[in-house]
Amino acid sequence: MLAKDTALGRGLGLLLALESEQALVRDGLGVLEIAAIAGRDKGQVSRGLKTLASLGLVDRDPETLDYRIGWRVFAMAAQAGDRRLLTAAPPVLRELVASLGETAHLSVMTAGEVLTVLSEPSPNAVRASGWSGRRVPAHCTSAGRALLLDHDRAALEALYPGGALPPGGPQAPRDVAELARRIAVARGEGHAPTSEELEPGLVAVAAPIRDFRGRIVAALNVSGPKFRFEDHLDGAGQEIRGAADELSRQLGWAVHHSRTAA
Amino acid sequence: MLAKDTALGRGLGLLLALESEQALVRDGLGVLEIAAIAGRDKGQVSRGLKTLASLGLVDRDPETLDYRIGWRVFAMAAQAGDRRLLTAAPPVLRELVASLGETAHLSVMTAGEVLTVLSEPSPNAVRASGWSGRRVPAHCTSAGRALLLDHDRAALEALYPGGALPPGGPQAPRDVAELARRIAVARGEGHAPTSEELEPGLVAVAAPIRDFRGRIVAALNVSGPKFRFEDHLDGAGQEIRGAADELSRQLGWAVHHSRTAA
DNA sequence: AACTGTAGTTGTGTTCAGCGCAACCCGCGC
DNA sequence: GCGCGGGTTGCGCTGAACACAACTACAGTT
Repeated sequence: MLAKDTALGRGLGLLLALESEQALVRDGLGVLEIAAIAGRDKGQVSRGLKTLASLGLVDRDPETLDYRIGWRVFAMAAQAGDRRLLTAAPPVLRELVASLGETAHLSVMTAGEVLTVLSEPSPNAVRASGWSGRRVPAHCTSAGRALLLDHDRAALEALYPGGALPPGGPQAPRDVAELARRIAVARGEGHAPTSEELEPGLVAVAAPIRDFRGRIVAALNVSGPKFRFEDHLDGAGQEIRGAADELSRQLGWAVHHSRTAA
Repeated sequence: MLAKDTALGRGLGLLLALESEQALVRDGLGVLEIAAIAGRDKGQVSRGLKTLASLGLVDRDPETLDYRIGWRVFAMAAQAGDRRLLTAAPPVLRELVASLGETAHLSVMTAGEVLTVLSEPSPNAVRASGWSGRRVPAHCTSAGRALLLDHDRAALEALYPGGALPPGGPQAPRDVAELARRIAVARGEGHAPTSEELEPGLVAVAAPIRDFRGRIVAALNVSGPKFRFEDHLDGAGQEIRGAADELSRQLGWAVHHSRTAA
């Protein structure tokens, strides 16, 4: 059971040593320190780290000879994360649909627009799907609001030069200032509701999904007709946020200080 | 040099197998598949994966018995690489994309290969993303050229023993001498353009990023289709170089005597 | 310059764990 | 039932990981 008594396990101990607190405070560890943490002979540690380095799992500062976790690990997580999200999301979407009775989507941000990548239609959907692959503007949709949750006023200005927003639905924000205000509210709540901002009669609520670095990589959102869904928007928001947090966890994001913005 | 003939290296091969294309398309691999990719006996693979799993480096789907990248990798990834660079780079990338209209990347050198760490897709990209986490050879890419900018002839010889280079695109350099010559030209210019060295129809240009010691730690590069981007390569090079210098400054490097090599 | 200490690499004989192979287990479908 | 693909376990044999020590490199100190 214990991984200690296999050469692989011992070798990986070196890698895990680089995850320790000491490695964090000075951004790298020397061979002797790693040997001490892993409880192994320095000679073997030197050899083992050479192997890890040759695979890119650790990087070495040629100046100080310190080792730290390599870029390759970062890349692995980044690549695996995308795929992981796509496989982990469908059951979550189904669960939301089952619980809320409205259509649920997974969206990402591409080129300033919100792209819906997955959608799970509700049983009582008026119109049958057609959402997947669709692009909608970010400023007047709940998913867009969630995806922009970490953008401050300056970042929004950069996104919409001149402060003017493209046209949207009846209740869409008219300028960047208004958009920033609504985003701030959503940030406080942890979820982003919209009502008739894209189309008349359409309401929705969304929550952001973060990757291992805390960056917002996608959003979960549920939309429905105003007459049926409006009254449950807030409760739905809580639930969607929980679901989004669960997906974030699966991507390696520790959802502890949920209220704190980046 | 080669990591293959150590137990640790072989065991890690299992982990890296989960990074292969096959693993990414369906987010998980069975024992036999991993064994095939790593070229090892399935029995040993079964045992090896068990220890990797006990350390959290791989996760197992109890249903399908498939292995996937584990939670621990995501946790480690959060502290991998240079965090200052990772936070400073995205806005710069976005700026480049906005100005040049082509896809921009941040790359580093790992284990002799160029690893794309971040990429910001252009609005008119044919295919969205997919680049992040990809590894390409150093000798026939603009990013590789930039990352090798400080390598003199001797250092290159050491990197490619025998003077032979791995195969590349149509215009790739054929031997170390040719590579050294192109690097020398790039050093003079301050940026490294390549045309159809990796793939036909693909052109790119890159510039190096230095840390506070002046060591090249990363490269900024922009790539696009030949028909659209070729004519602007030189102007783009100037701009990319400026952006890279700005990042270098943020890392503490005083960019005054630009022509001087380390 | 010699002395001392610290960090890291490399050499070596011994032993133990990883190796390939094969047998075995389990669920599935013809 | 039988065969089959996927996974685990048992077992002799051999080679690589082990501890220890010798060695290099470099930075202060007197």
